[in-house]
Amino acid sequence: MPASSTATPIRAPRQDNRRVQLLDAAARLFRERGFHATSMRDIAKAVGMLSGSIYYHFDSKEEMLLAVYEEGERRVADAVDAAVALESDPWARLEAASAAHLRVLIAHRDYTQVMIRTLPQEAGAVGPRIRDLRRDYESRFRRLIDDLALPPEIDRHYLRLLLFGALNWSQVWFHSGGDSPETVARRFLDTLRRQLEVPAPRH
Amino acid sequence: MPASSTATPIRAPRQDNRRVQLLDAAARLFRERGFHATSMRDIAKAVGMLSGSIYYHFDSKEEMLLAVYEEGERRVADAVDAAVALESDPWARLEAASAAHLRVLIAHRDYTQVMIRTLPQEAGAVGPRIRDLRRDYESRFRRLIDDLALPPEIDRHYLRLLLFGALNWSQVWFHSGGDSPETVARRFLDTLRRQLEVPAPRH
Amino acid sequence: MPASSTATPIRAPRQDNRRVQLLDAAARLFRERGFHATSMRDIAKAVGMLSGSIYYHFDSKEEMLLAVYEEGERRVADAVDAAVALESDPWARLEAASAAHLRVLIAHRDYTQVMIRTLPQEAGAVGPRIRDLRRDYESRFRRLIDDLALPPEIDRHYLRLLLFGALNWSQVWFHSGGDSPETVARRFLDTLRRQLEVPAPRH
Amino acid sequence: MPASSTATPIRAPRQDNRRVQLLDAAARLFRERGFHATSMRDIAKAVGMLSGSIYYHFDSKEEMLLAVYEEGERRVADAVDAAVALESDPWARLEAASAAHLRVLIAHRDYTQVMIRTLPQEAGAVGPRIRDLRRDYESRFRRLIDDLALPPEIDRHYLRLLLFGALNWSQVWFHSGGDSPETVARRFLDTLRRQLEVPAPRH
DNA sequence: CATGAATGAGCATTCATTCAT
DNA sequence: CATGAATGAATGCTCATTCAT
Repeated sequence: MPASSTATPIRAPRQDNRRVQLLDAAARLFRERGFHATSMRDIAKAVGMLSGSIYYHFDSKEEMLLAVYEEGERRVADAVDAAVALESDPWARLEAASAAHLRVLIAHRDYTQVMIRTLPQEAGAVGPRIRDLRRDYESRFRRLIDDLALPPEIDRHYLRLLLFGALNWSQVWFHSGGDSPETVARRFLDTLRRQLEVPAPRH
Repeated sequence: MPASSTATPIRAPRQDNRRVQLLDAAARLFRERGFHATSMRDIAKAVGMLSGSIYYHFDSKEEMLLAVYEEGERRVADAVDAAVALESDPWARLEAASAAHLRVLIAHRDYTQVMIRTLPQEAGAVGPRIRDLRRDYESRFRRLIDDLALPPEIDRHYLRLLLFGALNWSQVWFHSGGDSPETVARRFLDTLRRQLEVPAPRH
Repeated sequence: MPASSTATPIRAPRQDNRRVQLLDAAARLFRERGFHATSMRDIAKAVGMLSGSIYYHFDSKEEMLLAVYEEGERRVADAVDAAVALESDPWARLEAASAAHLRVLIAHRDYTQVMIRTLPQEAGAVGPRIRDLRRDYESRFRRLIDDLALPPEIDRHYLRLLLFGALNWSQVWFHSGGDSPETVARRFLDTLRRQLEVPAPRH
Repeated sequence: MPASSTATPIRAPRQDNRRVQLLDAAARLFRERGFHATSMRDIAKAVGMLSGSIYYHFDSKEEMLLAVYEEGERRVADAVDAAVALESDPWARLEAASAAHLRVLIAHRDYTQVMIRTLPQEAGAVGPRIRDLRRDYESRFRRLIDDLALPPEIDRHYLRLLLFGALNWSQVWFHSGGDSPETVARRFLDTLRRQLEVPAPRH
């Protein structure tokens, strides 16, 4: 039931929807071509504006990069937080987080690729802010892994790097025709949880 | 007289010295700033040349990118092949390969980062060639994992993605003060080989 | 009820308050940075407006320049006229005019610098109007010098150029910690009035 | 006898003559329109170049301003030094300097106007350098005035400001149809040297 | 009176590339 | 092999100005 029949507001807030359009276009182009290979004119043209007009909405190209980064972080962090909240078993929580991470990485590719691919050192003036956002997001996985009951000889630090690295690298190989994010997450977690080494046959 | 007198020398002792210098400079700058943020003038200045002079050695900036990529691939592939040849046990071979991969990724950072970070779609005309090199290199890990004896329910495809992704993601977190590439490889392999899930206490 | 009840008030007490604020801001910025280096946004921001809103008060940036120029001219001309009216001796009148000229040049710097520094050829469409204002103001000094009793061999034209040029050039060197405008005017007039050349000793 | 018949050098030095052309064009345009109102495209077009090509010869627009300033200073300083060297009487030396100053101000208008009109605070990064050049040049007039034999009550500081200000202000009123620089200098110096005040008739 | 949003032209500057010398 | 000089297109950004609301 999407619309009520009475009293639709005469003027929709209309607020800032060009800013959203601009950010969507920027996110898409940054992903497709990279930040440096995307020009302000490209972004403007994508929304039917002139390049100078962008500056009414954003102070600089780097500010756009940061805005895309922040929006990507927000989306993936919200999804992970929501997914984790539904589970209580530590391994189930980690798997839910991994699936949510992957799901948003793929569904909101435009915004999240910039998160994955932009190194703070490349981001100029907004580099430090990006570094903070990155750290803040990663702390979720750190906590989830700390909550696991693990054999004492396992190094949680490397477990995290293994899983988190593999999840992020998915941007290189993931394609929509293949397995779902949930399946990928389950396979990754299964591979980690189980004994892989088959005892060598004695001879 | 360094060479025997018969047969034309296969390679002159230090032919095209400047080309090597240029490539080193390009590799370093591409890593430090990214491809698009590096100008031909930057590269030329780094070797004390004028930018126009580069074109005696390379046809274009993209050709330089490809040359860096190829050199990086050659170095890492040679190291992995040599390391694998020394081992016979499949898990030991995979660990040796992982350690060699990491070691070259770090020791020859300038050349290999370009391999890790350049997406084929960003590379313009040399994109397809880069895609081929990437696939060729990855096939080594595919084979090493095929040779493992694994429990039947384990999906080798995802094991490879897990390990290879994590290894490549190391560029984000690896720093020279921390563990050695060999230690990292051992920790990753241990984490994978062993049983992580502790059986839940019955109640 | 600030005005008497009969007769329409000639000017409302503080009509178009914002116009005055805008003009003050423009004058200050034109002086500090020059006309071309000042943007409408700078002026608007200085009074807490958006740049588009200026156009309610002024037709264009050049109109603002002219308005500043006219206001500067008015202030300096009024001051000179008032000062001259108090004296009757021609040299005293010239000195009073010079002191008043300098005093307003300094006290109303923002408005008068634009007078001193804007060449008509730089002022675009309002150039001719500026030329007229300049000539009108200068005529005062022409008249004051015509009224002096001078030795016949003195060229009044060059006396005026000497004094008027030196007074205007004061914008380059005058600073508030130094002598007062009155002192400067007295020194200039003294230097002119007196015999400077000391007869060379005969030998 | 402008050319010798034998052995004209086949290749003239040809060095840097585009740089000179560019500087001439910049000087002219800076004078005609002011620094800020002149664009790099204007300068380039004036010598039949594209605007980007200027940057082979100059690092920035401000560097061009400085180069014009320096060249103007050099020309006027050389002329003044040469003129002063020919005279020995202090008043004659001052008059020769004033005439030379005016002569170069007019003959090399394009270069010297920038000297006269550019305030250090407007020159951005090259402001301090301009301030130094200005001070260096002015010291000549300071010395010439120190060498005069003057009545003790005369303030040499204001004499210098009077003369130097009036000379520089000449840019506002000087036109080629009028008196020569030498005549102007003579009139200015005469006006200064002589007794202007006619003793008031006793009554 | 003023804003919010945009225009369109223009800005200084940088770029990869070319080519005669 | 390399330079000196330039090209021509593009870049991020700023500008005065407009106008519906």
